[in-house]
Amino acid sequence: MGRTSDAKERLVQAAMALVHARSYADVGVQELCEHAGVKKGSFYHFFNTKQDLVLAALDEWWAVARERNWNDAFSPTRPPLERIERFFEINYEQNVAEFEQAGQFSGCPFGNLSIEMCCQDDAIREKIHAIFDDVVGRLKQTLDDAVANKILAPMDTQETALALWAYCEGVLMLAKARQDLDLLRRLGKRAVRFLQGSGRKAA
Amino acid sequence: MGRTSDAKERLVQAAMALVHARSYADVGVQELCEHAGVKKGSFYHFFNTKQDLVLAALDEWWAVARERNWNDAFSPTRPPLERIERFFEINYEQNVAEFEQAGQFSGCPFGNLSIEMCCQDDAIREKIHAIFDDVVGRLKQTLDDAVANKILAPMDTQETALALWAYCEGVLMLAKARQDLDLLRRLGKRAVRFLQGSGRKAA
DNA sequence: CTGAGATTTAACCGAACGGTCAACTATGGA
DNA sequence: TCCATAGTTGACCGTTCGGTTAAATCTCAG
Repeated sequence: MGRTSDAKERLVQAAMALVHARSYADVGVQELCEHAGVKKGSFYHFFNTKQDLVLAALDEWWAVARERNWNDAFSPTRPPLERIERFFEINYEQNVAEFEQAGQFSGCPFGNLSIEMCCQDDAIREKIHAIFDDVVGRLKQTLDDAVANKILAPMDTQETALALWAYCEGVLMLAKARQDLDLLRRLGKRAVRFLQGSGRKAA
Repeated sequence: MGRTSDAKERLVQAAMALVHARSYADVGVQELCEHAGVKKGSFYHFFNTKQDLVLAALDEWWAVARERNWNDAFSPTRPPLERIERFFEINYEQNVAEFEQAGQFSGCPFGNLSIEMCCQDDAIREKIHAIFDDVVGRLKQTLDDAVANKILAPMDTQETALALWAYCEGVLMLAKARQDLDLLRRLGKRAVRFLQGSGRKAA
């Protein structure tokens, strides 16, 4: 058989870099191939469509985020609220690193692709939906821990987890629109204060 | 002189409908012209570029939103926190109306365009930045009113207004990703609870 | 009625798009 | 050694992209 090539991985890496920095529609197959050092025919040997490559990039983004962000911040050895604080901190640090390396602050790859593609591509929408469900489930579990340990007042942890994730994505969007990393840091610090107002029912 | 035409307005309307429902990159000049019933040469009589048209659409979106959402919800006759509640309600109602009419829930045109274009087009980014500043300023003023009337505890109203707007955009993003209007309604109701946790400094 | 400016029309441009194809090379298992 | 197969290559497909151009048409002020 032919030898195993790393062209497929390089294409996924190219998609992760270029689509994150720009957008799905603005990055062409040609440019992805050039960035990966691969000819177009090889692209279509490994992927059926451009959509296929981006679905693979979504898997890889999520695998990396789980490893680097979630497993670190959400270690059960940490007190629950500290997990959330740490998550926002890691988020900030990573975006600083990306800014220094890429010269731009691109925000969340899931949020970006979701907004661009979720009304136009069912496969992409479903994959992002599943990732978001996973994310919210992890947040909910942390909130359950906090409530069980009486660190937070009783609350609907599922709804609060959804609200917390919405806040996180919104902060990333707003900070990206301003290209303002310090705003990302400051608003991230408010996340826990947000939770402390979430007990009890509204008046 | 030639007679005044409404082709320009129809092009702006077409851009407002199509770009909101899909994306900047996915909607072509050709399709905009067909939707507006205008030939391509006329397009370039009224606008220098596709970017120009979308800048005009941004102005019109913001004019309409100011009129329909902000001036209603933020009437000074309303108690401050009720203004915020009403704003989220109007937001929900409008998206329901749009869903029933267009068959899809497209979210916030400013947030959508910001995520897609703010790293690729300075003019669009600056216009959205200015709109967001206006929005946040209006929210801040409402929070100042609430603090002055001792309805909310003292706080950094500028930062809280930024956080509130981030939350609003994040809720729209998450609800759009799920195509779930009821989530928009439910998370909107939590906005005020969010504010009540914003007094005092973090531990 | 005429002329000037506003508007419309249709043909056209080169470049880029996503995707296809057939031929070629390299490789490891039998 | 030989062959099936994974991988590579470059030419090519029709379509659409954003944008241009020059001539025609319309409208109104003078």
